[in-house]
Amino acid sequence: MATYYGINPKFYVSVDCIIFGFDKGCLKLLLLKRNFEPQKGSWSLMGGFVQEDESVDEAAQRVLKELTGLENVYMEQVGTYGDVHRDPGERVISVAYSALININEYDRELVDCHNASWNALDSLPPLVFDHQQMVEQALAWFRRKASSEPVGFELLPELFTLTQLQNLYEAIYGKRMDKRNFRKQVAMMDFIEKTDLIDKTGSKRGAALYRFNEKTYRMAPKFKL
Amino acid sequence: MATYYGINPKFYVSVDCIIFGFDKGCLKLLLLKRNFEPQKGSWSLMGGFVQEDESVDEAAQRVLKELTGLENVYMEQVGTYGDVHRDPGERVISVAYSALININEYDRELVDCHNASWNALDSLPPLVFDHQQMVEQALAWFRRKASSEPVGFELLPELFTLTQLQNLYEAIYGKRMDKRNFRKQVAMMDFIEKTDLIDKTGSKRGAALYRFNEKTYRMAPKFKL
DNA sequence: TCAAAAGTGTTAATAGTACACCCATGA
DNA sequence: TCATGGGTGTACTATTAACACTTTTGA
Repeated sequence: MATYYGINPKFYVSVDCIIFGFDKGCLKLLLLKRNFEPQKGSWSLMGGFVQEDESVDEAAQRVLKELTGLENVYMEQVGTYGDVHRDPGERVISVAYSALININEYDRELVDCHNASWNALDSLPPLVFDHQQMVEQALAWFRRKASSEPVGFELLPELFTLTQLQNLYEAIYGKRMDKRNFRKQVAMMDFIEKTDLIDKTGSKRGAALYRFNEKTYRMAPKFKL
Repeated sequence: MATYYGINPKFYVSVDCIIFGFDKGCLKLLLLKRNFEPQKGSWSLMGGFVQEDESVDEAAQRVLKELTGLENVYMEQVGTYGDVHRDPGERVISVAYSALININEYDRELVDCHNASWNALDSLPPLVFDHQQMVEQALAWFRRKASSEPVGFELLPELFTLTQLQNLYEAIYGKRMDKRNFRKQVAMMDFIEKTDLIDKTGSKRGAALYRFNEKTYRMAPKFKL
């Protein structure tokens, strides 16, 4: 059977991860200062080559774990980049994935030894190859996704205040929102539950902590923010 | 420089085209009854292998042209399928593309000699491999895209009646729409221009023919249907 | 006592939905 | 003359957007 395919060429296939985090009111991306060729010294996304024994999706999960130590992370494909000369070294076809992680939970040691660090999305350094485009596509994906599905919570700690949640959505959409309208929306979604815990770190008065309840969401999965 | 990549495996990379057409009030897909292995005799999407000298996007355009004779077709990537055993013959990573074509303009001879034919979207035969999934993803893509950008016109002749346009959108969304509300929406979009031509084929009275004006659209690209 | 963030409702504007009849024509 | 598809407007409902003050408390 293999004879049928044999006349066609084969390619390196890689995955690149656009890793979103949220901290101090800003969306951030985890980027590598490359200490390897090609383009050593430049900034890039974390990537890696697909191997024989893994699916492309699995490769993306593996690469993310290599960098952050995290498993079972929310990831989704955002596009495939296949220009002949996109990688100046050899031809590589790359599949880009968006990952949403809680910025407090990654393995700092691993990240350091990959020479990686968090960069605010609104002041990124120039990136190698077509990684800039990948970031733009990922951001467009994230904005669309975040408005209709509760993926934003992936970026927050389990317990969060409504101000934190609003800051997150303001960062995602890049615009200010009205506090009362925002809270009205939240109040309509039963799966965003108020706990009786209070966060005193953000204000003197203290703010109620909320939690996203996955089970309740699945019963009535209507989300809009 | 090539040494850096050398330790990694290479893969066949293919493209598969989900080709949408619209005819007699129905969305249709152009499918192949395979007269080649593997799975000879089953139905599948039109596909082909990416070659050394072309980008993945170019491969998709080429494959579409091989089947339909059409160039400069509206196509967009909908996803990449990379499971290890998705193709039972050999490992192939496939990038799926949606194409929107005017069902009256393709090259019938080419299509026939590929053993291809149009199938109504709501009564598709079983498809090989993961092509069923690709179709579902393409349809989801198309519904999302068609609601916010004027891609539907790709499926219609240059001149069309409002009834044809409405039938198209009813087919895309799979639900009936209100004629007066639909026309109210259309009237708000200046780039859907009424011509002074009349189509008498659909009714005794005759219906005004409209045209999508690309230039006008670019000046005020607000679309919603 | 005051600075700083938390919390809380109402109104106006807009967008969306429901709905029914007359028109023009060719057969 | 009648069957067929073409064409038109209004009232209601739901959603979204705009807007400002009081509360709590630690420093």
